[in-house]
Amino acid sequence: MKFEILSHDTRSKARTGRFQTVHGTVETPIFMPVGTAGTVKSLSPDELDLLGAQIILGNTYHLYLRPGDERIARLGGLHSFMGWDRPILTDSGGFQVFSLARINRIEENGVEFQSHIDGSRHFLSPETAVRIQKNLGSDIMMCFDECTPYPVTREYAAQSMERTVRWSERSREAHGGKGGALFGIVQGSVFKDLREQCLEKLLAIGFDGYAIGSLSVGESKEEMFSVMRWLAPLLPESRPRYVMGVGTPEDLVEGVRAGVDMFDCVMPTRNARNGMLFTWRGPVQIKNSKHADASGPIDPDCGCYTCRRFSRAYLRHLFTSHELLSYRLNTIHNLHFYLDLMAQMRYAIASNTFEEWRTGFYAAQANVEPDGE
RNA sequence: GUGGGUGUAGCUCAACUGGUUAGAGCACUGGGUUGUGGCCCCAGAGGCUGCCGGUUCAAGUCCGGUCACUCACC
Repeated sequence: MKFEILSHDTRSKARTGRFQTVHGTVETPIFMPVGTAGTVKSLSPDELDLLGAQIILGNTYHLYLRPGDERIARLGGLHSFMGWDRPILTDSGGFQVFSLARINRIEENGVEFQSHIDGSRHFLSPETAVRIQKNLGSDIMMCFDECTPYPVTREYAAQSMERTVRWSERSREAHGGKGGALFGIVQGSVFKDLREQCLEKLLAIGFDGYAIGSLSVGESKEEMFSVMRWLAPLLPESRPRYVMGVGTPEDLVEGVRAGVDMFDCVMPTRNARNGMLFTWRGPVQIKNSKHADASGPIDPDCGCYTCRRFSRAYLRHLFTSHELLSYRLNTIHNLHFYLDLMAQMRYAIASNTFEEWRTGFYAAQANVEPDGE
């Protein structure tokens, strides 16, 4: 996969770049909306396109269980199946096996688990995870890994990290350099030496990009930022750097500042469905009764369809009534915010004003949201 | 009109033979949510137990009256 750096911020590790896939170009730093089951929940591909989404995330675990990766392959691959012709990154299923399924056995060869949908038994290994991702037609595949829980003993973290490295070798082998790109995932929990050892071993194998896994799994913000700040700059300058499953707007800003290029997180979409909306002045809980008579938009500084067209009072009504449109409008807003946030950071880095932009961003986030209107 | 039943939080209902500060679910109010089960979790507010009187150390609970709703029968 071709990746080029376009600009560097001179006062931080932040950089802009772009990578190419057969489904198009992606400008970094980028946020990838999560489309677990072949859909970014509640939105159509056209709406995603209008929001400026350049790449989305699909999921091995979910699509393998339902409707089945082989069925998707027969139907022409995930892009065709879901009507999205831009790039797709697929998670390997490792995280979901550990977070969603009932695990029966973890062994050297892989993980035996029971489906969270119907309890059926399955076995996922590096080889099957890569095969599934190839069946899906993924542009960027992830190595099968274990997301270490937190807190975790050093011993378990080391053992788990070593196994993830061996699984990464097998993922690389199974991938065979054909099809989409393949990223390795650095594990090792909060232990610096383990993270460094893991990275060293992954570099020896060689991947198209490198991800940092097992962050925001329960550790403090300080610990997460700490890991991001010393680990991200160690990842190869010439390859995309991806922090998996992160995060809040602040996490993205700090990640970019540390030199991270890619993020994915369910937060903007899931929180949208749960009534928490992100704005340039800080988060808004649309269910709060103070919005019941508010005629103004969620965010006066937002240009999204939801903010141009609807009042907070209406959005609160839709939310408290559990109306389907609530999910759609809230998701449109939050994704617009996240994607706009990334676009603003790309612009600030390219114009070498990232630090000033960051200061302004935090100053605005601290503003108390308006009560009435 | 006669006989029976029921009245407890906004709603649906708990509270063993009278015994700590009358509880729960939903709704409501606030907080949480990080490689997704449209969930879930935490906290809070909310009660002249229909009304009046009586018995008792003590009444949502027992007794009398009264009002409301409801069922059956004239």
